Amino acid sequence: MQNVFKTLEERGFIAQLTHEESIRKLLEREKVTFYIGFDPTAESLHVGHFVAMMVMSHMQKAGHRPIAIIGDGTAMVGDPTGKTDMRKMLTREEIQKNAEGFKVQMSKFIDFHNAKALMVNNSDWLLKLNYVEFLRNTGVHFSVNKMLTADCFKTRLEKGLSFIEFNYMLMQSYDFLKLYQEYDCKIQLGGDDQWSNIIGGIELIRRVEGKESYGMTFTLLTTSEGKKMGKTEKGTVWLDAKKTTTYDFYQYWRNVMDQDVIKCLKLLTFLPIEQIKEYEKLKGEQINNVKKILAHEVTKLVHGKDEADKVMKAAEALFTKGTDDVNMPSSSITGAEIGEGVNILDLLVSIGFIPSKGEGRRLVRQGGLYMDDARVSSHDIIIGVHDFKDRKIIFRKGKKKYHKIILGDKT
RNA sequence: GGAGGGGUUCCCGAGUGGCCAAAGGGGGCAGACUGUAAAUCUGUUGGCUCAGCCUUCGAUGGUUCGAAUCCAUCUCCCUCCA
Repeated sequence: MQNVFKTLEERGFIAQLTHEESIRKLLEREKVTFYIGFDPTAESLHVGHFVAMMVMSHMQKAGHRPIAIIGDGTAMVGDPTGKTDMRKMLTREEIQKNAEGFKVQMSKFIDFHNAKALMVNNSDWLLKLNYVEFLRNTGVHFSVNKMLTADCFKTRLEKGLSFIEFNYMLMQSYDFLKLYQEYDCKIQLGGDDQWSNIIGGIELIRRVEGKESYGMTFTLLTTSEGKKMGKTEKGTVWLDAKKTTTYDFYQYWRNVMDQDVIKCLKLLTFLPIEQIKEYEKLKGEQINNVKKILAHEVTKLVHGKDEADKVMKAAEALFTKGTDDVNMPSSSITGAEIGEGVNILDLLVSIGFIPSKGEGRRLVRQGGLYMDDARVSSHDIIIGVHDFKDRKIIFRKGKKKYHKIILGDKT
């Protein structure tokens, strides 16, 4: 059995540990049950969750048993950690829907067969709690003074923190206690921002059970500039192909910054560490090739090998020849719709390639719009049926954004 | 409940009767340079039938030739007091 702790350590997952030595030994000697919570406030899993799943997967491969908690109970309260404002409250239905989606996506990464891993909803116990009872049994163990000094509340103390959010920590701590009691779950993992919440749970277990439990946080995936990864200005990079196309997903990793490539390889792929270390030696342009490997590997894990191959080929072709359109976003139009001809901007707005004609004009003015690889020189161009060579036109915006319009059947 | 402060375009933030589609910054988009990188520089950044018109400054009504700016009501947020 390989030593997971070492694996996690050399791949740079570990951020903080409650008891380094004890955890190391525990993981070496026993098959341990551990848990990670997932907060179903988002509609789909994103890159942040991906790191968590990688950790679970590494652990599972080493023989430990993961419990994935779907925080549909805690989501009712809302985690204030790292938020500057109170987030909007989700309805129970929304949470339920998100939670369902999570389960489906998660089972792609973690093997849930034969109880090798478990998935539980914390609403199962949280929603049943009786307020006064909870306060007496759990609330007593928490010191407000201490909580207030916790980092996660600090920013909020300036901005304002509602009581409901203040309770989040208690709920999460209670989760750990519950899992400890029912599943002999000894370690809680989480993103580094979860440190305070994890400590809370450990403290609670010690007070209630008089037993030791452990916590480990893993590095939050940030760019070298310190921004959270997986967030683009257009929004989050989702793991769900319906929300982020495989092509865009691939491109995201294809375009990460030089400084982040190695980190990503370590955290987001299963490539052997030795191999990654070789890549680490590369310089300059060579790094560009490593990005291809990164993008392909990550896409493979999330969307499967077939998809990854397809997308890679498509991207490759696009950037060398600029004409392979297999995986390009596309839309179709009929000859009837074109009629005598349509204005190029009207056409592009109607398919959503550009948000408005004003934007389109600007693009043309600045020379950023291409039609079949020729720069569009005027925004007055009328597109007619005869412009569709091979029944299609490929539009390009800037360097990397493509869209194909197919001339559909005339009826 | 009382007193005060505030809600401005994607975000932050200036603007306190016309010169305001609204400074500045961030972000975005495009161009140049490149390695589909970063940094840098340049342009651009509400919509349209584009020298013009329309919609926007929390909401609704009002004053005015003219309102993001003044008045009234409402609403939400923040701070202090209770």
